Amino acid sequence: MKSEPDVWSIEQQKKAGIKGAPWDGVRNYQAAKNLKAMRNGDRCFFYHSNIGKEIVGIVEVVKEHYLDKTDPSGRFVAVTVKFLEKLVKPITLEEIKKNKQLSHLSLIKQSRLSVMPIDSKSWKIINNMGKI
DNA sequence: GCCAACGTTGGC
DNA sequence: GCCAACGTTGGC
Repeated sequence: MKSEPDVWSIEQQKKAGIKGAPWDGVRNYQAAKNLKAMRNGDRCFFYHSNIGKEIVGIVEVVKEHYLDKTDPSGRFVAVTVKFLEKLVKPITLEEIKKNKQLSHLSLIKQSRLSVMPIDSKSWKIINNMGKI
């Protein structure tokens, strides 16, 4: 899940605590489809776009998709996620690009997509990178 | 600040 | 239903 940190950052997510906060404002059908596929307990990487351009932490879905209250059209959905942890070492887009095992990720192929799936193998690779 | 990629809108 | 024009995102 991608967010511009001057709009919504991992620090703000952390402050939102265990109740979490809505991930709203998504106005793209592909991203909305990905939101709808999320289930309670699913974990997501939190990526800072534009500023930092790095994965900074992990959040967990605590409420599955519902109508996005910030969307007047009623077409788009939000989910609620709670802060789980910050990566010891943020993983930059540059590092992800360098790793050939991660070259299939939407993060690289579809830079404009704000919510995207990740396979478990890639998840493990990045998770391990973030612990060093 | 620029621009590529891509999504949306609206005229036809 | 097509496509040109336009708007937005996000990396560089």
